[in-house]
Amino acid sequence: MVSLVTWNVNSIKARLPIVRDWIAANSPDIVCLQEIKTPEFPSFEFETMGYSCLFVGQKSYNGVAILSRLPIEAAERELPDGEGDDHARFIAADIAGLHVINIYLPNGNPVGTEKFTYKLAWMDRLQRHLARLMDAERPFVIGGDFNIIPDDIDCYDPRAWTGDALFQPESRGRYRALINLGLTDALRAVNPNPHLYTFWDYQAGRWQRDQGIRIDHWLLSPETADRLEGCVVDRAPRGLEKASDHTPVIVTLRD
DNA sequence: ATGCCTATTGTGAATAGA
Repeated sequence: MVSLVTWNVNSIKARLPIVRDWIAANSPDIVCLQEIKTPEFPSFEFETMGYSCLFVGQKSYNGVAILSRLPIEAAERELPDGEGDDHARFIAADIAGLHVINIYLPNGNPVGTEKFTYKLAWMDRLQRHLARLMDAERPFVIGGDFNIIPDDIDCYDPRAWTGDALFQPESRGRYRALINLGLTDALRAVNPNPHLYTFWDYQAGRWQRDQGIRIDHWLLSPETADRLEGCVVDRAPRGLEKASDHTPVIVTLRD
C-alpha cells in the first residue's frame, strides 16, 4: 500500500510546525505541497524524518514540493511547452514505479484579464501533457491545487461563485476534458457525500460556517485507478491556530 | 457592492490569493 497526500500549505515557512506535526502523526509515503512561497525549501526538517525532498520554488509566490519516504527515481521540474513561463507550478517524480505529478494550477482571477487567459493556456498545456502520458499508457497520478470547482455540489453556494475563475465554463470545461482522457477523480469515486470541501476562505467566517469549496484533487490514470483503496479529506488541520486555508487530501493505492 | 483574512516584502501599504 502506498499513501499520497496533497496539501496547499500557503507558505511552508509560516506552516512548518503544522506540516511537520501532521506528517509525523500520519506517516504518508509521498507528500505533494503547493504554495511553498519561497525559492528555498527547509529540506533538512523533513530529511531528519526520513523523507527525500524535491522542489521548485520562487520568491513570494507559487512553489511546489514532493517529499517521499521511498526513493525518488526521476524528476521533472516544468510543464512542457512553456517558453517564457517562469511560474513554479509543476513538479513530477517517478517513485516506486509510479509517475507522481504535483501541480499548483493558476487561480485565474479576475476573469477578463491576462490572469484568466494564462490559466486557460496553462490548462491547455496540461491537457496535451497528460494526453501524451495516456497515449504512452504510462501509469500516473496527478494531485494538487487545481483551482477548479468541478461541479455545483463542490461548493456551498453555486450562486456565490458564478463570476469566479474557479467556476467558469471555460475553466471547468478544460478540467472536464482532463477527466475525459480517462482519469478518475479519486475522492468523488469513493465518497458519495456531496459536501466535501478542501478550502475555506479565511474571510467572512467561512470555516466556522463550513462554507467551503473542493478544489484540491487526486486524478488517477486507469492503471492506478484499479489500485484505488481509499481517499479522504482530513479537515483537522484547517481548525488549528495559524492554519492554511486548504486542508490535506489523502489517497491510498494498493500494491 | 465591497470588504471581510492571511502571507510576503520590507518596515508602508501594495499585491495575491480564491
